[in-house]
Amino acid sequence: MKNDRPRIRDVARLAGVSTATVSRVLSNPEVVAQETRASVQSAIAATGYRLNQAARNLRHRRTGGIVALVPNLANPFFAQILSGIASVLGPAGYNLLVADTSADGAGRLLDYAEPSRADGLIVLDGALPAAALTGRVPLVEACEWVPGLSAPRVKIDNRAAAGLAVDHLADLGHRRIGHVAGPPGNVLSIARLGGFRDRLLARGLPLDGAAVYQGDFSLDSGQAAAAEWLAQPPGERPTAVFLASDAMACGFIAEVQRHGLAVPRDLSVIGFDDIELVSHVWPPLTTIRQPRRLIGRAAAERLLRRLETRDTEDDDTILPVELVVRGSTAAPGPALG
Amino acid sequence: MKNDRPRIRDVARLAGVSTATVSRVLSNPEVVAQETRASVQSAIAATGYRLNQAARNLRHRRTGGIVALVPNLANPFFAQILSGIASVLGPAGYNLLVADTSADGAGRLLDYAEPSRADGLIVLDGALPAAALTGRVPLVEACEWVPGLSAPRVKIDNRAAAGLAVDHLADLGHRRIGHVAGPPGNVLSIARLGGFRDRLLARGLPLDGAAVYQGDFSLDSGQAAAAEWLAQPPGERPTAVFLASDAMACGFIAEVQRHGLAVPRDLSVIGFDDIELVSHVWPPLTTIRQPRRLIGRAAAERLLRRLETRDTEDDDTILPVELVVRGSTAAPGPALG
DNA sequence: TCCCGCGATGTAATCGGTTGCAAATGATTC
DNA sequence: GAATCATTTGCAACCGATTACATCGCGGGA
Repeated sequence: MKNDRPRIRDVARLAGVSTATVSRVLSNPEVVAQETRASVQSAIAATGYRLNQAARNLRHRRTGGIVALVPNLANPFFAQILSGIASVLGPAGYNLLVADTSADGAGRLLDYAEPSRADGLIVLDGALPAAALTGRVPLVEACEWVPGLSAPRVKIDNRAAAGLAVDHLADLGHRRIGHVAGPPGNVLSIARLGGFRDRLLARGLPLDGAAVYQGDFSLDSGQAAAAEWLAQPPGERPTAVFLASDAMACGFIAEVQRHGLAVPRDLSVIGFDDIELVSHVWPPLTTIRQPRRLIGRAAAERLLRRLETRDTEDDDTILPVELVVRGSTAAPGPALG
Repeated sequence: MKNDRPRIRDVARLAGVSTATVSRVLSNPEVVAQETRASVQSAIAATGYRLNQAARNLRHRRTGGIVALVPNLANPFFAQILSGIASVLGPAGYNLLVADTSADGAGRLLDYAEPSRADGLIVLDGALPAAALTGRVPLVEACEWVPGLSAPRVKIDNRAAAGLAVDHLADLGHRRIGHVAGPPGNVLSIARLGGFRDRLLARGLPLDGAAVYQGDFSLDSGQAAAAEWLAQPPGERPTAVFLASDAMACGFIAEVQRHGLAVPRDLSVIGFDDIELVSHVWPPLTTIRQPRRLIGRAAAERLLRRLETRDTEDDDTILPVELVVRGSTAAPGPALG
């Protein structure tokens, strides 16, 4: 069962050549004479030979693997980014290894940033310690980023995206606009909150401290924010809310509906991400679309380029977002506007 | 940058021992004398030595990797199973490699089922060709399974689970119960549809052909099924629907709500899977919970056992499901019951 | 005719650990 | 005191490919 796997030696013997020639046929066919090449190839077919990757990797001092560090694998948002990454890596001859940073102890993370384990790293978690990632394998960051870490980044313009959301609500006539932020300290939360504030100011809208709710991107936290909102007097609370993630928006809307209010009649809601689901709930969610698969693809391509050319430029790739208007936003109701 | 990575030789030299001893300290510390071990360990620390996995793997004739074949990485359902798999594999010293069977061409799949690439396989896609998987690396199937493939399986009792759903609706007083099935030919669709029919029969409820709608597990197909349901005369259509996935249930409910009907007032809905989201929509969805992380863990553990003991038993691990009653089901309204 | 160059192939070192076997050392037993 | 044994360590072959360098034949130019 084990030793019956043919090795390069067996192929060489059958073809009547040396292992070197077989190896050349495998990786550099053009240097081998036509005739020899053909006989080697038929010997490969006859023996059913398959290259041993571990051996090749050892010799080449590479692993053929790229590790993606994901904050939470169970989050569908990342699933689609991974899907994009995989679609680039596979054809390029790399394996995608997935590591969940929330599941692993901190120690194991270092193991992944090992040249003997992976040729490169795609970091999707901005909460990792920069020190653990510095000076190890080539890496790129996608979506989130680690402050102080020098690496190419693939991301969106979160500030501008938040501005889009505010503009949409303001254009509809809303003046009291709220925001449910992501986890404190998170780079995305900060950028989106900043964009929210800036645009409010730019449009001369009131920036009421009471209208910023603390969340953490999760469904639950959206629900909790809605509870806060519901507790405010109807005449004072925002007539429209911009949430830093679709998941929170879903939780928020459900809680509001549970109390007998209707969206967008009593409240306009806009989310962030455009996860697949939100176009299929009622009301369908207005949101800012992030090109998730594209982000994954771009990050993977950037990493491959770095691996091949050994460039050291830390450029940012900014991908476009899009305002997707659906049914959860409308002009403020006359009673409350 | 490259050659400054210390090798085992460097550690050996510093510690004044042979490479064999260093290797033993690394993998079999107890056979090395206390004193020697300590000096080797401090030499390791001093040099910053890190084991080269590729070399160890070559010698051990293993790769240290387990491949999970996922039908669609973008589907959150699988994300959580992967998370469970990763949580077992990591501590056991294996890497999780993820391959998306929808993205890859058929050819590449075989590459993954290669002993030189992966030590084992976790198959989550029942639509793969059995022939491509037979006689290759050790594998286990999880959730879905490939008919005719001999392998241990980790799954739930889909028939019984469907029965639970029917029982719940029937107990509430519903007599006209519909079903939205998964993709035709899918093993899960068949089992759930079968369980649905059986339980209807067992309880003496009418099995109306018009009450089985074709779906494919997706949100869109749930919406389409709802359109069919809406097109039926209110007096004839089911008062309750059991859907083979939560995603379809979400699409179904949204479409029904869009037409001004309310759940569960005008229609009871029960889903399948209990994806995280459905407890945070309005109304929260009654559903059958699949222990997804547990399925992942169990599959990984089963595979590890197979790898270690080389057992060849093709046992089935059946994990329990649970009826989760939330707000989307209720007794039929008097007008329609 | 001799030498040089070029293409095709073989030889053998190498990638970096692992491990069967043997040797050395000290302890135990008769 | 010799024989036996357990413990600890080193030697060197090995895992399976890759590749720098050497070799060989052959054709063309001087």
